Amino acid sequence: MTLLQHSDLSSGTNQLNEIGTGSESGWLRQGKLWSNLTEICELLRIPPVSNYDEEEFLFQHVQFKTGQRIHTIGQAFDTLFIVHSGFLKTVLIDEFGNEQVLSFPMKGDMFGVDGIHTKRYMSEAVALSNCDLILIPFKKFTQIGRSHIEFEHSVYTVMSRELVREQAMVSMLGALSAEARVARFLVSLSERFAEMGYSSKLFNLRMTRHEIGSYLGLTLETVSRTLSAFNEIGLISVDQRSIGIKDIDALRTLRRLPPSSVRAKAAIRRSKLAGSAAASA
Amino acid sequence: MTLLQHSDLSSGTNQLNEIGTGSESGWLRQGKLWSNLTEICELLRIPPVSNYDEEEFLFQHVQFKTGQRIHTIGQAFDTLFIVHSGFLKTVLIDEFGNEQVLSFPMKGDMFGVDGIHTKRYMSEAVALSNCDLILIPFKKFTQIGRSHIEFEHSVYTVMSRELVREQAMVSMLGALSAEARVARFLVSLSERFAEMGYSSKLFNLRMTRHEIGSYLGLTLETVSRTLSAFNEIGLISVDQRSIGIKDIDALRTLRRLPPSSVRAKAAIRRSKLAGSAAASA
DNA sequence: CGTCTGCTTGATCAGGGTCAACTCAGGTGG
DNA sequence: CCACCTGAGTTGACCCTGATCAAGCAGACG
Repeated sequence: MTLLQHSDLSSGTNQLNEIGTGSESGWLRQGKLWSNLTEICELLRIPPVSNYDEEEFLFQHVQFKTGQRIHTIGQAFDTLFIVHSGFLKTVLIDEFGNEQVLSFPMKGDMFGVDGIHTKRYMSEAVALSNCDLILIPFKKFTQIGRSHIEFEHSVYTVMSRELVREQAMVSMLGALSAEARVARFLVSLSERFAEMGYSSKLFNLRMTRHEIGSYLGLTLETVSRTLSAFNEIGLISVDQRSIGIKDIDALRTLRRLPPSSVRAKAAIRRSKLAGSAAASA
Repeated sequence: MTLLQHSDLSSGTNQLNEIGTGSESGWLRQGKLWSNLTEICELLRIPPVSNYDEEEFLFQHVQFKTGQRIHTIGQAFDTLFIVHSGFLKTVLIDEFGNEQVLSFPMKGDMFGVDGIHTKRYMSEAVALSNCDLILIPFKKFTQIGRSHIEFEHSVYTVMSRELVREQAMVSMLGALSAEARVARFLVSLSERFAEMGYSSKLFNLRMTRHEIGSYLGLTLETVSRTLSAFNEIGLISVDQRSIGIKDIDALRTLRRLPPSSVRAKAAIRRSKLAGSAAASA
C-alpha cells in the first residue's frame, strides 16, 4: 500500500514485493501466489476442466512493476503468461529500434504464444502498470491437454481466438480511416473494461498517445487530434488519460467517409461470382 | 498438358476433374487422391511422425477450379485445409461487401484455422488457380496429436507460425511506406517460390493488382505505379503478371524514406529504459 | 467483333504525417 | 517553498504520400 520508490501506481493492483521465484520454500500462499486450473479456465473464459487433482496443477504468480519487461525478443521461450491484473503492451522492435505495439494485454489475456514457433519470443512484453501475472510453463500446458481433452480443445480455441483478433487488426489497418481506427479502439477498450467488471463509460487509458498511435498505425498527433475532435462533437469527454464515453453507438458505427463507387463495384462483382460458382458446382 | 477450357493454368497443377467425394468407393488412388501422415508433415515442414499405422491416417484430396470458393464466412467449421498445389486467397468481407485480403496460401500452407475459435470460418477462401487441397478433419488432427506427442507439438508450432506471420503483417501495415510494402511483398513471394522449388528470379503473380493492394493496404493504382517505378529503376522487370527479380537485395533493404529524428529519439529512449530496468532489477 | 476485366498512366486533391511551439503535471533538488 | 526539468499532451502550419477520378489500352471470351 505504501509507495516505495518510483511509483506509477495507476492501477488498483496489489503491490507485492518482488519474488524471484519463491520456489525454495515449496508452495506457500502468502497473499495470492498460486492459481489452480479452475481459476485459469475462468480467467481465459474457457470451460472448466472436470475432475482433476486440485494440487496437481498449480501455477505461480509473479508481480511486475510499471515499466518492467516481462520478456524480450530472442529470449528463450518456455512459458506462457496470463494476466491476472494490470495492463501491458507487447511490441515488435524494428531494425532501427522503433517500437511497433502489437497488443495491450489485460486481465484474462494470454501472451507469449508467438514464442512457440521458434522457441524464442518474437516480441517484447512490458508492464504499463503494476501487474500480477500467472506463469504457465508451456510443457505443463500441453501436458494437461493430453489428459483432459476439453482443455486441449480450449488451448486450440485460445490460439485461434488470438489469430482472429490479429486478422481483425490487419483488416482495420488496411481499410479504415484514422477516425474510424481511434473510434474502434475506444469501443473495444470500453467493452473489455465492461468484461472485467469496470465501468465501460468512464476509464483511464493506461497507455500513451504514442503507444496508441503505434498500435493503430497513426502518429501521436493524429491520435490526440482525433480524440479532441470526438470531444468537440460530444462523442466522448477527454481529460488526459481519463476517457468518458458519451455515445458508444456513434463510435461503433463511425467509418471511413464513403468511397461510394468502390462499394457498388465490389457488390456487383460478388453477386456475379456467387452466380458462376453456383453454376459450376 | 493440353489446355482444355478456360485456361488459367499459370501453375504447374495437375488438371483433374471434379470429385465430389469419391468416398462411395472406399479409398481409391486414381491419380493422387489421398495423402498419408508423412506427406502431410513434409508439406507443413514439420518433423515426421514416427511409427504409426500407414493406413490409419489417410487424408483426402479435393480439387478446386479457378474462382471457386473453398469455404465462406459463417460456414460451419470442421476441417482444415493444406495446399498441395495451386494458389488461393483468404479474405474478410466487411459490412459493405468490400473484400480485405488476408493471405495468399500456397503449397505447404494451412488455412481454415480461424474457424476453430467460433466453430465457424471467420474468413472466405477462394482458389486463384486450379488447386489440389488436402482435407484435414479437425477432430482427426487433434486425435493424432494425442497419440503422437511430436505431432501435437507441431500443431501448436504451425498455429504459432501463423500468428507470427500476422504480427509481421500488422507491423508492416502500421509502419512501412507503399514502396516498402510492395518491395517486401515481392521478396516474400520470391522466397516462397524458391522454397517450393520454382525460380525465385522469374515468376507469375497469381493475383490481381487489386488483390495485392487489398493485401497491402493500398489501392491497385499505387501497386501498379510502384511496380512500374521499380521497373524503371531496374529493380525488377514487369510484364503484366510476369515478374522478374533483378535486385533482390535492394528490394529487401528498401524502406521508408528516413524520418530521421524519430529514430534517434526512439533509440535514446530505449537505451535509457534498458538502463533503468537493469538498475531496478 | 464487341464486351469485360485487368492494367497503366496522368491530373488532382486531401488525409494524415512532419515540424514546431506551447501547456501542464509530476518529480527533483537547492 | 520555489525553480527547474522532463515527458506527455495539445494545437497550428505546412507539405507529401497515396487515394481518387478519369482516360486509354490490351488480352480473354462469348
